[in-house]
Amino acid sequence: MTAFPELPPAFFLREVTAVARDLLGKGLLVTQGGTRLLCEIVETEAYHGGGGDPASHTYRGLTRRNRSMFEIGGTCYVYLSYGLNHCMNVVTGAKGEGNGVLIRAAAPLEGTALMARNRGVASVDGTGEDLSPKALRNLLSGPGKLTQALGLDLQHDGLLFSASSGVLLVDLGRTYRRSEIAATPRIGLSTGKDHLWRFIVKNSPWLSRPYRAS
DNA sequence: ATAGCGATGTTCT
DNA sequence: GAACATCGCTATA
Repeated sequence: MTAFPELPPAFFLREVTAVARDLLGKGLLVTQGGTRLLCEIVETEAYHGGGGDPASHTYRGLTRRNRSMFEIGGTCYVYLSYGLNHCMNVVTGAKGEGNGVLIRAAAPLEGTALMARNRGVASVDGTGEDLSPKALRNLLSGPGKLTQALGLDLQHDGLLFSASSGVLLVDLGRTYRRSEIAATPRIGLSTGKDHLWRFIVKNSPWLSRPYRAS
């Protein structure tokens, strides 16, 4: 039970790809019913506002769903994907810009038993220690899995990342070198695939799909 | 390993 | 009516 420093507001008020890259190695901390769920972000995607990114939810302007993505940097944008799975973004930049960083995968650090329970997997001993490596890798290895494991849904849409909101981004004191990070095309898009706006920790076992050097 | 498919809310044509 | 920032199951190799 360690206390980690919260990322300062200025962290989010930068260019969206810089924030996406710098979120690698940072901690996402959710408090659910008094239990800490902590994970280390290892995979992100940047989505630009300003009309230059056809794959971005904000490309065609304000709608009911994307409202919070136009809020100020440091806001949490959660939406329902394919009518079934929730996905979470970290909004960046000034209010009205419409930039977001999709959190695609993370490494479990604390509260794995509850994460597994949230994912519909049983931890018999209640500590999560008995979960197989395969089961652990299946907790947070995708944007929809991650929100489910952390108990994030539309209730969290529009909140500011902060200690008081129960959803928090923290500095784990972990920094990756340039050579340990790769930029790749974003996943699951039919448009905007020409940009290298997906950022991953190359050798991480916790990615939504393993990295293969080209 | 890879491919196909069903589930289903929001947004767009 | 169709596409979509996904997931998990089933079938085929």
